[in-house]
Amino acid sequence: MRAGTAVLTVDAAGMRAQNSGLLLNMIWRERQISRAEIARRTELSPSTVSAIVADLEQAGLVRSIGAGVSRGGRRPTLIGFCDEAFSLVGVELGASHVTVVLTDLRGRVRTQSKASHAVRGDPEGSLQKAKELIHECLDAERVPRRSVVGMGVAVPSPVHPAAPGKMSPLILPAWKNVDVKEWFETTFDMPVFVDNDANLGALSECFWGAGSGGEDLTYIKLATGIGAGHIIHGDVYRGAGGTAGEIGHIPVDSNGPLCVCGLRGCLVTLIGSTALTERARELMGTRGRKGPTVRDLVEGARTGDAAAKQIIDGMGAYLGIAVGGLLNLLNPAIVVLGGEISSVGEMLLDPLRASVRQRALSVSMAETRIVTSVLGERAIAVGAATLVLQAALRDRSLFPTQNVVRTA
Amino acid sequence: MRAGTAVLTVDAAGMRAQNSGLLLNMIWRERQISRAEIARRTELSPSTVSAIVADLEQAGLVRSIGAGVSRGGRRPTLIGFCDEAFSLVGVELGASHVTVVLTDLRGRVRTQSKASHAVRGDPEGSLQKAKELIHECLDAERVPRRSVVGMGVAVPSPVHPAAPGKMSPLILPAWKNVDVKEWFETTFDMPVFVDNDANLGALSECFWGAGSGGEDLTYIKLATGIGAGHIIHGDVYRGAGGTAGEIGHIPVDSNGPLCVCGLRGCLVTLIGSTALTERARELMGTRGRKGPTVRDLVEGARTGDAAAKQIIDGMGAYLGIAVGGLLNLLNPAIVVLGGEISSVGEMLLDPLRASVRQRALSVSMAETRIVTSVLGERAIAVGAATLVLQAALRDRSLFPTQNVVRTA
DNA sequence: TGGTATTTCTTCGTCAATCGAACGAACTCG
DNA sequence: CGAGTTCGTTCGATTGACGAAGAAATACCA
Repeated sequence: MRAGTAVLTVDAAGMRAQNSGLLLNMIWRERQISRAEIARRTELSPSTVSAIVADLEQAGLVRSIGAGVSRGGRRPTLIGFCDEAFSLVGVELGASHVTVVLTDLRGRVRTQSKASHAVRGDPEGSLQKAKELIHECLDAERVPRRSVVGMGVAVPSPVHPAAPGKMSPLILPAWKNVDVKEWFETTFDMPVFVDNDANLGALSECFWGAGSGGEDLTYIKLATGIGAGHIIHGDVYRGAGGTAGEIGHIPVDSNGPLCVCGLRGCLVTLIGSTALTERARELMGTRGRKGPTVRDLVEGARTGDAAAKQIIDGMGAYLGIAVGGLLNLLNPAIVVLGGEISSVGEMLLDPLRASVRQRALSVSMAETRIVTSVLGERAIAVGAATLVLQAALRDRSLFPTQNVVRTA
Repeated sequence: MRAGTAVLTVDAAGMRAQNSGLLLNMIWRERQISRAEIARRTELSPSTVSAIVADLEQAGLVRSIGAGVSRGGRRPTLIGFCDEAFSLVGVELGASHVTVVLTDLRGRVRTQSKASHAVRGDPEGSLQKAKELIHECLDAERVPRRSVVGMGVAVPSPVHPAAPGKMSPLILPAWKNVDVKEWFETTFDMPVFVDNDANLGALSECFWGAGSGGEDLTYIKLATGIGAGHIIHGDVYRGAGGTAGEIGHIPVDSNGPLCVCGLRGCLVTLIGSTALTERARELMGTRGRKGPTVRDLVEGARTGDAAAKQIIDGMGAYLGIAVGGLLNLLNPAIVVLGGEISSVGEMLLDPLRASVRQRALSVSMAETRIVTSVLGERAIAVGAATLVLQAALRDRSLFPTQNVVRTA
């Protein structure tokens, strides 16, 4: 019944909020733009644009950055975004590690710290570890609390839109009684946004990676678990119960091994890190007493090891089944592969594309680019920070006030 | 890079447009509501609400419908939507037929007309046929041109968001040189909206069927072709190239028959109408010289025919593979099955649900309702009309002005 | 070199839409 | 029947965008 309309009414103040948010976005996107150009593009009157820019300048969000080239008259004053006026905190709670990054408003990492930790079974310890790492980051750069906009947290669990702090009891049973959002909010007293790790990888790619342009995009995280995140109309899409993109348990081989989830031949049992290293041990032999790692596999593939190549070919074939379904069902503009193994690049993309071609309509294929991530291992933590940025660029009031940091 | 923000600036007039659109939506949705109640819910001041309602009344879109119950003081005046103030035209260009409906603003069909026609290979003839049927409908109710808001057209082809009038050259090669949107616009001189048939089935279900409430929903059309449409955040989701939901060619049986698309074991070759009747001929024998139809199959299933039941069981099993993938990838709140065969209801849903359970995480399953359509064969044509309604409820200016029809 | 046209940006008065307070009307409850 | 409540309207105040006019800066041209 809902007709999908904005649910917010507007008064004079709301009008200003909307217009100024729009300007802020435009300045952020364009990096440098004159008032006159803004007025032309937005169809706002020059006087209004000036007034709003003055507001934003007052708030320390934008600043003049010199004159541009003349178009036959007075030279325009270029306005730029203050990329470093505020900081963002991104936290990644991985399966076995905690990563924290401190970024500026352009996604550049100022500091990062990382620690191994068994996150799965130890909520209290993980949160304490995260707290330490965050303090480490903030102290390292002497970042005043005032200049931090908020905190994004990536968790290795689907997140229900209605209860964003709660983990899935099936995937992280030990976290049953923890509310992650609440914990960070009370511990650090700032806005906190929580989302699934693959969803934030997708957001990261959309803002800083392959997706520049805001197109619909799907990110696939290839690691211990296999998960996907969708960006639709510039936003993370979570589905009705928050489990959109949980592709790890799509069955792709009816004769495959039994999975913990009860099904047979799940994607994760065939191309998850554990399966890959297992298979590598069979084909490549043990490396030291611990057996080959994913890194060894990548190395092997680079140096032309036939066994490594074979394993990655097989991975591409299986993954293609899931990606083929994805193209037919969702038809995204871009599919990005992330996770350590994706660094082999074409070596994985070739068999993947071949497999997809056998399963997707050529029409969907033609419209979709399939690529590997260029953002590296920090992608997800940065995506968490980006979630805060995205929210703040929409709602100016999230930026702390009275901040007169004149950096950059 | 785009942060997914509204791209429209607001001035005083825009403010009014937005607020009055919001009010119009609320009145449409609630069917009857007092000014005071609107003011409470929207947080608009009572004076503003009164002013806007007066506007809408002037335009003939809403009207007073008597007094409501008192809450301890003066009784409120209930405002209602003028469901029959305007008409909508919905056109369905099916694979082998053309259907036209004329509806009111509540999705009720005033007139309909239908004709068999080989749409695939004959664009000119099909369009002419549609034109005749539309005139028939308009004349039957003596509907003045003035009171028609616009026209929605459902086509059996993916529709590219950037060129909504163009058919896919792979699916409807004969329509290569036709622009459907343009043709209807010039022929009838009114706003025209074109979309894929399954997408409009989904919209229909979202507005008038299982989806009342605006949740994310996927509709699956089971007919000669197999297609799906997604509603996301209340809107049809088309994907990057307009082929989202083209699930007919998902391979579900690697040993299945070769499909025209070049792949093997496509869903459509196994559970499309042709495959079903083929199989019915094998198992149930010929009925007359033409062999059994889908209708015969439905009949058979109802009367307990074992062969019919077997065919439908198999259909559910195959469909479950695709639906399982859908739940894992998109996690919609509701999946609706449409098309003639869906009228067997639980008989199809039971094996489908069983098949899905073997392929989807229990979490996704738990959040998703799988049901059959209750809208019948007009669902898609009504969905086409609904596309116009949806647009007009968002943008009041689409409603023709100076219309003073005082019906209902 | 100087004048004119152009572009940029600001100033200031006007306009439109919302808000809030005050008021009359209509109703419930005791 | 009167006190208290709710509904809807009226009217002046406020706010934010607009438009016209003007000042500053620059290109272009004679």
